[in-house]
Amino acid sequence: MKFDTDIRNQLANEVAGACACFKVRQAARLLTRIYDHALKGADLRATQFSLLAAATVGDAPTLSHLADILGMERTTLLRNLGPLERRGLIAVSPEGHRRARQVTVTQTGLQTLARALPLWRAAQERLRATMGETDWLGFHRHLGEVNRLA
Amino acid sequence: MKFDTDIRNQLANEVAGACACFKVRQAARLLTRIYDHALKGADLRATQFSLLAAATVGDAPTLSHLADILGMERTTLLRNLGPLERRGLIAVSPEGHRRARQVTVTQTGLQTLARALPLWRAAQERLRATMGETDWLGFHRHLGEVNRLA
DNA sequence: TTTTTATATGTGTAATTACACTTTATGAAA
DNA sequence: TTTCATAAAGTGTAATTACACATATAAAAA
Repeated sequence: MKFDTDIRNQLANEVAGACACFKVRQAARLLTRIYDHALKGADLRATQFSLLAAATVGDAPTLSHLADILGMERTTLLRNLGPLERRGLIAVSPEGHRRARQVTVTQTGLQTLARALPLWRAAQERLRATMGETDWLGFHRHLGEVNRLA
Repeated sequence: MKFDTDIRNQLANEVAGACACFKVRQAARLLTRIYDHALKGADLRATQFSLLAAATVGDAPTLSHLADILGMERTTLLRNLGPLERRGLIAVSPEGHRRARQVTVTQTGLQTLARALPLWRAAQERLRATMGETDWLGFHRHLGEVNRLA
């Protein structure tokens, strides 16, 4: 198999320009850096903020249920809860029906969430302003479409 | 600070439904699983495929240049090249001008890339078909917009 | 009742990501 | 020439992601 320089450049451009996976990962890296930075004042990473907010839903969701809501591998969720649990922001119940364990946000967790909320809203607003309302809405719509494929 | 159940549900829904960072990360996880699976036949992860393809561009890009192209932290790129280098798919030159090191794709790397290309193209086509042409194009357009913010 | 199946969680391992900090080489300025 | 600023890379540490595999519980079927 021969790859001259032209073909290789074409290939590199095709992948970088047209690969949905590459581009969405690149966007995720960028937005994560932005939101991580914005949430520093609450000492939370972007993912941790999402987890904390999602865990407040309903009546203490189980690990599997929470993973399902978040579109996250169950084992990934379990690892991601570790740092939050070590800091006392959440608590995981002992095993219940069919080994099920439930996640609850502690008082400290709720306080942290309260500190993080205005920082997150500000980050959202800044990004929305930078992108413009049309692109902001379109971006969200397309992300929703993709995530519904799961 | 008091959080009753209604407010907490509102919060969870607001973040899960409107957070650009959360949604783009969710989409990245989903597409990564899909592309990782599709590329298994070439024994490449999605990220490794992107790296390999990007490294074929031009005349042996430096580490920093490659990181810039990929919108990836330099240190992240360095770590990600590790597995590819250990498998002999790429080679990194010794330090040159101002410590610069250049990345080249080996013959083995090019062969692996050749095996991966049809798998990647098939994955692209499947996703495009599932999403529909309009959403596929719109999704790409919006990802392009976001990535240009970097 | 025993066996099987479905549900739910935990662990080993490895890749991906990135900040903070350090080290080294080159060029410019004093 | 010495000093200082710039460019490039490497390391420590920790979080995020997920597959493969193991374990434990409860319900259903044989």
